[in-house]
Amino acid sequence: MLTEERQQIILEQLKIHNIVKLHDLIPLTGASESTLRRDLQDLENCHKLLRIHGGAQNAISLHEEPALSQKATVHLDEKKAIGRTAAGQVRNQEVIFLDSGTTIQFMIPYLIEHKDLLVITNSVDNASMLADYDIETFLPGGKLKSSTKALIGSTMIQTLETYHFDKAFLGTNGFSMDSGYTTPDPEEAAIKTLAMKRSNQTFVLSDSSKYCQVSFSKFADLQDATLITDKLPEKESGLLNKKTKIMEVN
Amino acid sequence: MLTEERQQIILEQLKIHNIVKLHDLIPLTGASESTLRRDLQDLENCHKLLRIHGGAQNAISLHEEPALSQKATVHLDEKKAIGRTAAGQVRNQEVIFLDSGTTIQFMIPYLIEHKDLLVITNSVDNASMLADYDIETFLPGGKLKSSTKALIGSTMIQTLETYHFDKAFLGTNGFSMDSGYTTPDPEEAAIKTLAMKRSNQTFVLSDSSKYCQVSFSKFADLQDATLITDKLPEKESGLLNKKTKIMEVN
DNA sequence: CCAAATTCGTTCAAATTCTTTCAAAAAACT
DNA sequence: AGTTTTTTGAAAGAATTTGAACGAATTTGG
Repeated sequence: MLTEERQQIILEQLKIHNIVKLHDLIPLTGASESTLRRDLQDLENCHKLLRIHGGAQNAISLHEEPALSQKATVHLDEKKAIGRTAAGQVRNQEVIFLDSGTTIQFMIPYLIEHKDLLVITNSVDNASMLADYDIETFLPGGKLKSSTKALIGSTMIQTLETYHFDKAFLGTNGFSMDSGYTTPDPEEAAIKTLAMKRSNQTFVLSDSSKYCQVSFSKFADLQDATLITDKLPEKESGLLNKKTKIMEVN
Repeated sequence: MLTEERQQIILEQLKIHNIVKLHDLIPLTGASESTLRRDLQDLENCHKLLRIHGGAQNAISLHEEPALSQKATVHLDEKKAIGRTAAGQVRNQEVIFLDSGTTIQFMIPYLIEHKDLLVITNSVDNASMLADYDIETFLPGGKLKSSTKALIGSTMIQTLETYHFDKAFLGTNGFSMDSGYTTPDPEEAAIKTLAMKRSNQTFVLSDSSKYCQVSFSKFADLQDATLITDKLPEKESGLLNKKTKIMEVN
């Protein structure tokens, strides 16, 4: 049995059961425990699944909400490093757009280094934090999306049309060679796209776990922005570099 | 059975029953008491549930008080009562304006009683809380004032000019016979005044400690709004009643 | 208020699972 | 055929999970 075949079987089982035990995979594939462990590890590196003690579970668990406090702390250091690097791109007296999302939020503490900044954001959470750091902030009007606490809708679109930013910093739910940058909500995607259009330069912040993830709405091609992320596997990094400019932190 | 499987079962049971007994989980999962205790502890650490004696309950019970900042707890019971009374004035399908301020915030938990509400607010904190309670919310654009996390400025004014509310609920820093309702920041005062103007009916929420307090900017006369407050001394109450309509709670 | 009954937290040993390492087998290349 | 590279399975020690036991804490019922 080929490697690809085995991994296909594993992913199929996951689609059906959401969780699969390593032991159950042995008779299904005829491979040894060691081999299957290696398969699970490979698949986890591509973020196709999540390893758990005794087996694996779907990477995008149907039951869980996107805000996982468990995982948020796992990627804490990466996000901090990404946030610091992103904030380092900002210059004094610039006007910048900050998207919603936790990764973006990690930029904020490092922004106080810069003087006379004006921040425009569509995120209520970011706004609150910016106020805590006493950074001049403007919110365009909009309808509040309760799940992400981001502002969306036609009012937001119309307002953004009249603005111009030096730099825009966006979050993403996934990025991949084929599909570019994607996010679940088309309304949020529209705002990201527009923010890019109204900005001289765009950065997308994403920890490497979002690599190979694809959501419903594409908001940009890889080459349209500079990706700021933590260390990707050597091979992947090489592939991506042909399509986009990457800043790898750490 | 894997750890994640058990924990999913627990969370599913919680979704259905809102409360689950440890004993009932034993036959459902086939795990021992010890293991299930550990699961409950893990899940509590992730804020997925709340442990109680004998089992666990849902972490986000909508009817429970969310986390409040420390200084807000000064007149806690009074503010709760004021918030409940104020929310009682609202009818289904109305469009209401919520001002910034902690007292106003106490209204929000009671608003879920009403269907098809649309809330407009200039407070980032309120917006965040409204999102938690899944209440449809709209934020007019504006400059963020860092000390109060309220939105102010000309954009806000222009936007409000185009709106119309069924009811407006305002906070105040002081109210007195002579000076009416007052607040420190003229910019915020201007927004309060405008919100009143654009609303069929206005309520000012204030605990009785604000009586006889006078701030810099007056935003309304006493007779322009209905005051919702806790018990005032008999004599004061009589005096005020000649100038304004009062709803005393408790 | 007290006593019995439950429930809770902690500790410990056994069982299972995980990681690492290494050599054999298979595949790919010259 | 011979050599290098990759894949595979096995083994050993580390790490994690599990169930049971026992005293402490809490709830219940008089």
